[in-house]
Parts: sequence; structure tokens; C-alpha cells
Amino acid sequence: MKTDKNPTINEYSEILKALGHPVRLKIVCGLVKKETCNVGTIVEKLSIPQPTVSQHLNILKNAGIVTGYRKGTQVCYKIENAEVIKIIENMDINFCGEKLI
Amino acid sequence: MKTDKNPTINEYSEILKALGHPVRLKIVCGLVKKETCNVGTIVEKLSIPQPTVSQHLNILKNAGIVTGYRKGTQVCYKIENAEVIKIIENMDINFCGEKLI
DNA sequence: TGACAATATATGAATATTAATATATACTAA
DNA sequence: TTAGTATATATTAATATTCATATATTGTCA
Repeated sequence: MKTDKNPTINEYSEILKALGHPVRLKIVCGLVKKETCNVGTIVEKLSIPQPTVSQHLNILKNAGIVTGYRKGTQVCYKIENAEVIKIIENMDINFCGEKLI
Repeated sequence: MKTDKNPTINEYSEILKALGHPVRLKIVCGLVKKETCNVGTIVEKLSIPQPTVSQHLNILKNAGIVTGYRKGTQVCYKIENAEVIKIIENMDINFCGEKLI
């Protein structure tokens, strides 16, 4: 309840909008479970073209949800935002065999 | 954890997408607090044209988030989805004087 | 019934999103 | 330096969203 630094309605709606795409939600759920993941692994697991994945990661980055850090030739992404972890962990998702990352 | 009837990733992304708009998030947060509200009141409180409000309510209805019921000449909306209440109540929103509904 | 109030729907223009292809950049190893 | 791997960015066409105006529908009451 440190109300002051909490996200405003507009900030939350930005976050929810970014999470409101199946590919991005899979990525974020995966990162909540895995802590960290590089781009190539996401590309493989989701079977989506690499530029498309980078574009989605960029949207998540702009929403303040993830950050990336270099690790040699790869870039690893992780969740940046504690609020988002709370939101995701609070949802009872039925993964029904769905593969994440 | 009755995993079977919980929303899937795709269903959740639909919900989050619907919540990912400042006007709709205000409406939903307001309904979580107020239990129920008619269209006219939302129009007044948010100072947004009536058709625009009806359109947003329709999006929320299609996402399974709210339902409306007639009460004489008015239509009252309320939250339909328990998952959504959980999501909203779990968020630490800084309303900073923002008026809801 | 007619008039009015409350809400919904239709339409369309402006804008945004999505996702693919092509290309550029950054790092590593030889 | 060069080649190769990993990732990012640019561009673009298709599609979707947003939001306003105009109009239709539904219910109430005299």
C-alpha cells in the first residue's frame, strides 16, 4: 500500500494491454516460471519467426514489463515489474498442455 | 485449482486485452467497488459520450467480463467474472484523485 | 396511443496493431 | 579481419481498434 509509487489506472491499462496478446502472455507466463530466457529459445518453443518475437519483446519492454541483458551473443529477458509477477501468479490459468517457453 | 474450468491462456489474453484500455479499466474498477451501475451514471462520471460508453460496455460483455440487466428504462451492468474481480482486487492501483464511476 | 428518457446499434474516418520479409547490428571465434 | 550466430530494426500490407455522429430500439408514463 505505498500508494504513491503504485501504477495509476493509465499505467495499469498499458500493462494489461501489453499482456493482452496470446504470444506475449505466453512469454510473460514463461518468464515468471523460468526467471530468464533468451530470444532464440522463445522462437523455438513458440514456433514463431524471430523478428516477430523481438517485436513482441519490444512491446513488453516499452510497457516496463521485461528487460533484456546481453549474455555473450545472446540476449536474455526477464520480468522487470513486480506488479506483473503478482498479476500473473494470481491468475488460475488452465495451460491444458499448452507449451510456453 | 479446479484447473479444468479455469480460463486458458487465450481466454485470459482476451480478458486482459479488454481490460487494457483506460476507460474500460475505470468502468471495471468502478463496478468492482460499486457492484452495479447503470449506463447513464458511467456517462456522467467519465464525461464520455453515451454511445462510446455503450461500445466499451459491449466489448466488456463480449469478453465475458460484465453483464447487463434491465431495471425499468435503465440498464445496469455488473461484473460477471469472478476471475476479473480477483485480478482487479489484486492490483495496487494509485487512483490519485482519478474519478471512477 | 404519443412523447420522452435511456440505451443500443450503424457507419465511417483516423489511427493503431499485427506479422511477415528484408536488412542491419552486435558479438564471438578463427 | 572475416565468417557465422543471435538479435534488432525497417518497411509494409492487412486487419483491428477507437471514437464520433447519426439513427434505431426499448421501456415508461400521461
